[in-house]
Amino acid sequence: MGQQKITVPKGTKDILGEEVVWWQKVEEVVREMANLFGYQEIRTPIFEQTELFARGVGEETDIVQKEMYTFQDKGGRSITLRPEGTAPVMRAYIEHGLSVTNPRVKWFYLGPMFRYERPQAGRMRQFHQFGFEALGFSRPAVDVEIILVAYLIYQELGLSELTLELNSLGCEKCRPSYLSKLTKFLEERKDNLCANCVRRLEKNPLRVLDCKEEGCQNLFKSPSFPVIEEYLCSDCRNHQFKVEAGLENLGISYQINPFLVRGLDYYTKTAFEVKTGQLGAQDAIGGGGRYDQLSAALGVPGVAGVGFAAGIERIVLLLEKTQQETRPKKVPCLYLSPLDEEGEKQVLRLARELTKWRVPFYCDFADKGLRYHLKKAQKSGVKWVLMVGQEEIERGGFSLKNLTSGSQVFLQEDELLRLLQKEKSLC
RNA sequence: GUGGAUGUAGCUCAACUGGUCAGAGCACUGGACUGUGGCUCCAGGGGCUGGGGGUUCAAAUCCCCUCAUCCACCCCA
Repeated sequence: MGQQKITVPKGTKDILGEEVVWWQKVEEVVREMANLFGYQEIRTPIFEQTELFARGVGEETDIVQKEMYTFQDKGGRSITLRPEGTAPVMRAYIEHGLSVTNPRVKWFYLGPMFRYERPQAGRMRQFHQFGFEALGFSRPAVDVEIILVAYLIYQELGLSELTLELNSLGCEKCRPSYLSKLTKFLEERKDNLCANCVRRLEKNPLRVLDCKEEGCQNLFKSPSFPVIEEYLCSDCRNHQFKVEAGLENLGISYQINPFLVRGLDYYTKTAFEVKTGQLGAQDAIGGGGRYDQLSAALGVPGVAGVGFAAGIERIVLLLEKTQQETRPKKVPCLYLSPLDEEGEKQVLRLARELTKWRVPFYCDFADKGLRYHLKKAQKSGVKWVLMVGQEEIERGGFSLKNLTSGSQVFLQEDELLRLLQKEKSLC
């Protein structure tokens, strides 16, 4: 009986090689934008008490009903691997007393999330999100800022042909009356709804709006179908108007989608999603909105909040699909080729000097001849190769070859370091 | 969780209706070329054909189960 091959768990993957360079690029852009807008990083635990998500995300959501990685730890506590980032951020805000000491904060995060789902391209059980959250702000200008940050990140990554869909989900004052109108309308036409929607109607009628079945879609087109926009209270209507005006002011185009509802219960007022046409069924590459009711669900009413999160896997898929030619490369400036044991000593000593000058290099300690080293260096795309063997040691210096021009010089260490110092910006 | 498609070398793919030791390209290793790269030529390593069971004289090929991947539903990032 042969040993079974050990592979990654279902729905997870290793990120390596050329792909990891894209990940680094995304993370770099995210951190840069956070820095420019003054959002501080927050790192919350990978797992939380199950109760946080049950109450924060909403008992009726798919996430809580069937997608959570929940287990008992050895102390009998119910623990859940975080399925999303907003509830933990709000938990941290409350836990650290910020509502009293520093009620308005802007945070961003970056890291793995976990949902137990059937894997598919762009849908992993361990997936990664970055997110931006502004807590304690109720002005619509902050909704606009959050969308602007998302917009600029996608732009910086060179992603175009994205659509921004926008809706308002109302608030605790106006949503109930809309819900009863919607429920009434749907109840009266129950026969035309698909089986799924009949079930949704009982549990969470708002989700019916998300249905793509033809029969349900036809209902939505009916002139008497209640559209949420018409039921918003003046506060929500006003808020939505200002968000739209703010986006127009920035030249960010959007589409109002009255059927956009989000899968998490905590959203109020603004909800948005960023979609692409190039990823098949998993077309949402980012989304967010306002969640003024989340803090109340966690026991501290009255903390406003707005944020967005984006999936790094999906962004990388898009980048690989559309940006092949601009894929960032990681090539060192200098390739160090020791040709014998003495050469290795010299190379290691030189490596320490090179770090002082901040010259990026790669040491290849393969026990091979010069031909091998040059071939490898050539393949790596590096410009400069430094050769150190008996010949160089006897003459007390280094042979430096330029692989693009083919020319080669013999240099003393101080000359070498000075040259590389100048050259490193060109590598 | 439901439905469909696909699993052959590290990668991309061959192997007529079941029929001699499962092949090629790329990649890798060694050599031609002992300290000077890209090219060329030669040689080599690699596979329980995803796993298990069955049918058959004979299975990569047919049947069943299982696992994995992909696609769709669902849901979202």
